Amino acid sequence: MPERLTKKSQNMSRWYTDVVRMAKLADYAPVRGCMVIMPYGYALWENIQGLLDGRFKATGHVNASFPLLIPESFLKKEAEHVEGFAPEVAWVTEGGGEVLEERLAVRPTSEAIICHMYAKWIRSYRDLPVLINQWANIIRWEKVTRLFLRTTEFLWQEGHTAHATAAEAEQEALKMLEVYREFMETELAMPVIVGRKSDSEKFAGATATYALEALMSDGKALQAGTTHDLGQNFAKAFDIKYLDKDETEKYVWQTSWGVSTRMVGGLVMTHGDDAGLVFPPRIAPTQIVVVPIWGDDTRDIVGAAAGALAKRLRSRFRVETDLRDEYRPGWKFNEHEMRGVPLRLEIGPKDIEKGQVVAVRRDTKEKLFIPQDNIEVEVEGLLEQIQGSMYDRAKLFLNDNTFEVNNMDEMIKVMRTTRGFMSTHWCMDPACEQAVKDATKATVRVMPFEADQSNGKCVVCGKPGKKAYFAQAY
RNA sequence: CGGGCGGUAGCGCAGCUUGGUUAGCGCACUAGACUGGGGGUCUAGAGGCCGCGGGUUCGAAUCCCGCCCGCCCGACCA
Repeated sequence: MPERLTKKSQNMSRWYTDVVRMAKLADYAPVRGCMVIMPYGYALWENIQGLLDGRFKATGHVNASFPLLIPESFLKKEAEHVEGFAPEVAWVTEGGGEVLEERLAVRPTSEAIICHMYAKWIRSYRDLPVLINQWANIIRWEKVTRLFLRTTEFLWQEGHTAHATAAEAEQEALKMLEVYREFMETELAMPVIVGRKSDSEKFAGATATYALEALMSDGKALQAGTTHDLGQNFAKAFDIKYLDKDETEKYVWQTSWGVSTRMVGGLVMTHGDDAGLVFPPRIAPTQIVVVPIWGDDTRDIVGAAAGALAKRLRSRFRVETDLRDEYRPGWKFNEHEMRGVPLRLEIGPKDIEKGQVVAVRRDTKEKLFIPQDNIEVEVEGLLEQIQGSMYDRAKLFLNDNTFEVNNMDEMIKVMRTTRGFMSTHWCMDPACEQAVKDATKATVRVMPFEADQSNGKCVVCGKPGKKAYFAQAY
């Protein structure tokens, strides 16, 4: 960990690792690819959890917890599923000093174990829909790892639902996609493009996968969340049937959907700058930091004023007071900027005299003098402004870095310069997708839902194609 | 998993080529004093399985082998 932060504008990759560690979001664990989420990073995750969980409950979902270990035979029941995940599964082969009769997978995702249980629980159309979510940890033996963005173990939530009809399941997958989109844009101030995944990027075992893709400031796309319409693939593999009103037995229609701690990485890269993290107020672990500006003769009076100010604000905001005497104000300013605290309030002898505080926005570094009288209202307004302008800025960046392209030469040019999203048309042939990847490293991120998506010529072969967004993926 | 680079005090590094004093530097840390509105100054101090294991040698941070971990570039993935 360096003493000073690498400039984001100079080396985004290095900046990312530095800032995650210097801000104490996470640290490396002794096992390859594993990380410790430190208290400041976990506080962020808890805020994300709270805001998402509320939305899940509001859409009728309930939480449960399924086991970490999955018998190998369960994983093998759905052919595509096992094929997709086999390379990255960790296995338990011994327990209590004895070799197990059947080895157990440490879950790479929980479809198998949950479907097994659903087969036991579902008997009648009256049992449907089943709308269960779980907050859990997952192990996937990834070859290349990055803090938060791709780790061997990660935290996530996975929703698993079962429905009576195909239409209901599809509706659920799209509904949760919208829940995610609204969450990311409202709370994380992170604009995304949404749409359907190409077959090559589809979840192993799904009939359709939908995704939300955010654009990082180095022009690469980050998949921030996915929802899957599983059709009846798992229902048939796990024999999840119900007796319908018409007295015939039918397989259920299912969905699954998830977002992970990877979003923290997306948040860091979307908003951070050369000075460090910038957190949107709505999810920032600390929204306001109060820094006293004092000297030997003013320590008592300024300390008391800072304490009183923090106390006033604490009932409505997440407030930290930095009373450490071993650091000077300038040092503290840099530290809290690096940690991404959205708003800093400075109070010193001059401010006490004038009945004001000095407020400094993290996103713009703008300095404002605000009267103490109705500080709560002023601060609330400021935090809302910060949230709003962070989103606007990110949205502008997304728009400015989304390019219409009509041929491979244009794609190559974009990828050699700014990168970003490339809006074009694609015939849905995997060979054409591969050709783009070979030439530019970009892949199909999503095919948007927009109505005009049908008419256009494939960027590679010129045959009729649908609208698609290409980008280099994280 | 292939190619490259790295691991020495909490962090960043030097020392390794050519084996041999007590393993060094900067920052951070501790104590005290001065200081305090954008990363302060001085004085004193503490801190080391030199990544792990083996080998060569009278002697290994240094040479050899194996392993672990990290970073970058490729193939695979949330």
